[in-house]
Amino acid sequence: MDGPPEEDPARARRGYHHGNLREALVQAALGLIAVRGPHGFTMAEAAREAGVSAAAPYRHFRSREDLIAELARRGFELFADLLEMAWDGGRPTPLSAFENVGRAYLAFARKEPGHYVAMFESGVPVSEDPALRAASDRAMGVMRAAAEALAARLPPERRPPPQMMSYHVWAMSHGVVELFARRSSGQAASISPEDLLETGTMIYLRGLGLIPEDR
Amino acid sequence: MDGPPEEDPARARRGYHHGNLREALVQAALGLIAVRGPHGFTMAEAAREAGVSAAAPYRHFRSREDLIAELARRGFELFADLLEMAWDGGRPTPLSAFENVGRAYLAFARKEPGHYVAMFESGVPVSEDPALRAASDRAMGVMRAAAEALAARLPPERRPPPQMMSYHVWAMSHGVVELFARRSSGQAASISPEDLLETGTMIYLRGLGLIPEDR
DNA sequence: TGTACATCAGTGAACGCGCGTTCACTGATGTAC
DNA sequence: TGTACATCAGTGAACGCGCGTTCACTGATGTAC
Repeated sequence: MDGPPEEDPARARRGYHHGNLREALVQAALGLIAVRGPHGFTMAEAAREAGVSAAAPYRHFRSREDLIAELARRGFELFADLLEMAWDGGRPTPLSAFENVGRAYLAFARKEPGHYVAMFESGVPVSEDPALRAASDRAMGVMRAAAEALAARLPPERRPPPQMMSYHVWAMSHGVVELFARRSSGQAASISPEDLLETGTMIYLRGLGLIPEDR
Repeated sequence: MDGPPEEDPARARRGYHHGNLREALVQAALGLIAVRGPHGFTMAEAAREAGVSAAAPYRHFRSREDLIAELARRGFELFADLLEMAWDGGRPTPLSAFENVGRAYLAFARKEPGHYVAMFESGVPVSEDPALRAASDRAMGVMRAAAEALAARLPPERRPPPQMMSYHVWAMSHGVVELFARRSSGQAASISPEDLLETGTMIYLRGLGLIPEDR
């Protein structure tokens, strides 16, 4: 993922000064939050993982909340980038691009559980931090734009509100992530989360009249 | 601070013995967990709310985990009851009964946030406690049976796996709850969670061929 | 009905723990001249 | 190039806190005779 400057980038330590502590703390926090949930992360443990005293993090973050907000902000930025790439302006076709967005959503949740949890489960007040809010809006904007492009292919009288469409797909994606893509959360479904989301999205789009009956 | 001991039933206190401490602890825990999230609940605070010493809860629950598992178990029982009532054997029609199940799902999440959180967000290991697992299976069984009855109305060659159907609807419902039915979780959507879930479900069912194109 | 006694469901004090955060400090680094 | 000094990014000790849980205890309740 990130290129290693020396060996383990998060723990690289060159004498008294860490050199890259802010980044190391972010990485440690992502790992902890992914494994232990939003409340299972502590400043003390992140500092320990970075090989630094418990007081050191406060040179880089005002508080625990502040660090979590940073994770969420980065998460939304990365998320928006990935969704944008997947959508790719609706190429080759809006329909296939839309499916790519769905896949990207799930892939992000799986590959970046720390970010995902910080964004959607940590209870961080997204609307209060302007940078956080902007990043979040951008990500949601991609989904909305995709829904708009798809809706535009329908005759006006059968065209659903794009915002609603994007919420539907978002809800289904989030539900699949939370219920089926976490470590053994009860049911080890007989169908993979990826297939579940793909089939669900297809059926939904067919219900809108965007996919012909056969196939 | 705390109200008078003789009114609120959960806090009813008649001298040395509480009389109904187990129940009072459950109620206090439900309230705390609903307001503060799965980790924002402590035995100490539940005991305080019940007007009892911090050690008293251990006469009724082996541990904090044990209390949370109890909340989840009760939650699944109640949930299953409500879903069963809503489904009502598929009356008057499987389609309308199915819609009732969706509504009941959301209504449960809204009216019983403490139970809902204990069931789906607390990380309680459902599969390890037999009673918990049984209750969970019963609730999921209702959704599956409903999906089966609906699927049976389709010609065999267009009939989807009922398990998959129920997962799709479950995922959408859970997503709507988590993203839109919590306290101001970012977007104050322009459409109510109830409408969002209802329209989403309808479009999905139409995609399966269970609802005619018009309407 | 009264009494002895077992059992139940509380108490209060204590334990060990880890946390978030602050503070005065100090070693390392960068810059001006 | 060398030196003085400001600034930066760490340290270590300490704070106050609340938690989960245990333990010996005790007041209240229920039961046998």
